[in-house]
Amino acid sequence: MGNGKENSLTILIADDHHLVRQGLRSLIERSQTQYNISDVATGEQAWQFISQYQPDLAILDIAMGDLSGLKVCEHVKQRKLKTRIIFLSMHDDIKVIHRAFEVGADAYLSKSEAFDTLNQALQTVAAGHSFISPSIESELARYKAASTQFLLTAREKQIVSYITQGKSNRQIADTLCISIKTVDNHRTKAMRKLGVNKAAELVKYGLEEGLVV
Amino acid sequence: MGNGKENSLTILIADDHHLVRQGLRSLIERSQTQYNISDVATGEQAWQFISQYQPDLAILDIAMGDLSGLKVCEHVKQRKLKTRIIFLSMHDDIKVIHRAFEVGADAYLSKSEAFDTLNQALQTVAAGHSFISPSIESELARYKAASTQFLLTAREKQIVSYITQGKSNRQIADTLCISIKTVDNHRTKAMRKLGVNKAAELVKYGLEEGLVV
DNA sequence: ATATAAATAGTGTATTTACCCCAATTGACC
DNA sequence: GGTCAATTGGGGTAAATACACTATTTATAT
Repeated sequence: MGNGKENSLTILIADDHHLVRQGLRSLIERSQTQYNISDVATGEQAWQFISQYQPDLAILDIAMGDLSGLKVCEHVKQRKLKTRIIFLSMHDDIKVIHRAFEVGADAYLSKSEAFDTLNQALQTVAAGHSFISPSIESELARYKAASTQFLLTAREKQIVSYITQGKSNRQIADTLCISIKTVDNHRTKAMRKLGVNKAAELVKYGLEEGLVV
Repeated sequence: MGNGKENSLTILIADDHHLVRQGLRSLIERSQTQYNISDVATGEQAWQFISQYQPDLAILDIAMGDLSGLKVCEHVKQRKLKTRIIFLSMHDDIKVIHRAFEVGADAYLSKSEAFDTLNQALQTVAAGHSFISPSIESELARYKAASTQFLLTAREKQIVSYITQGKSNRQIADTLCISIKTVDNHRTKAMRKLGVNKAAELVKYGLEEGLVV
């Protein structure tokens, strides 16, 4: 750091591919905004740099061998550092994207995105907002919708677990000190989400998913 | 064979321990009944001897290295040879005993039994009846009772399998072309045998026992 | 021949499920 | 402050289940 541009935004680029780092740096330097850019090659280095200098932005690769960008992000957000995290990833696996936002990402970009998009992301995030590649956004939305539609809530899992253990609605209600109707509702909702209509299949799910402790 | 006692009962002794064969022969010769005794050391020899001469009785050891006494017995009974089989075994494992009678044994004696018992067994079996050591009999009875009490029948397993697959009584009845009440009966009996009172636990059993094809 | 067990199927009843609707509360996130 | 999801709980109903009895047929074993 410290190359004279004292008032400009500081950016860290972390990627284990030298060419990628060079390319990014070159592109970002070409933009009209003034940035003070640093780069590192590993997750470990990224974490050390961020915890020491707290740059305004950090562009992280997800797969970096040693310390995943996700872990770095998790650390940053847990310690409430001001650095905003932008993920730049090769894989557009929806689960990874979802995980990225779970650990507190501010932006997620595919490496296949145009530079314009990166530029836009940088400005959006620097302004305090979050950013998602338009191409990814719709997928994520679908995933989230699917999640709430098909994935069981904690309580539902608990109920299914009890059902798997062979307990009746009444027994579960007594155990949890809730109404039998509530148990019935959870049971029904769980079945709807899993697309089944019999406790037998909830048991299968419970056993297969290892819900029973 | 052929030692002059033409009208006496013929007995084959099969045991891979020389001392045991000698001891048995000596004991049997001492009894007041006239026997024509032969002996062999392996299961293979036993089978050849029996298929050739069809002795009245064969005293077989169960564990004989090559061809198990159980196999010899199975052959004899499958071919409906007249030879009656008496097992003489070291291990009183109830499952082995059960298996012995499954393959058609006429008697089962523990080697720890007194000679009197062997003598009694010989006469009983020679007379066309079956014989079990009193010490073993009660155990076998308990085992059989336990079997019919706790083990599912083929049909019950099938019903449990369908339940495990998430089918209702009605669906199972339709599939098997039987009354829904019959399915209900099998289901109820299976539950009673397994000591549970909910389909959920039948499903667990079904999955754990690999009943589902 | 005659017990025995399995499979079949019925009557009957109390309980439980599955599923529809709706509503209040809470905590999170914007 | 308002939306959203999760959790809670209630009304109601038709179907399914659990379970007790009995009974017939058939095959197997004694």
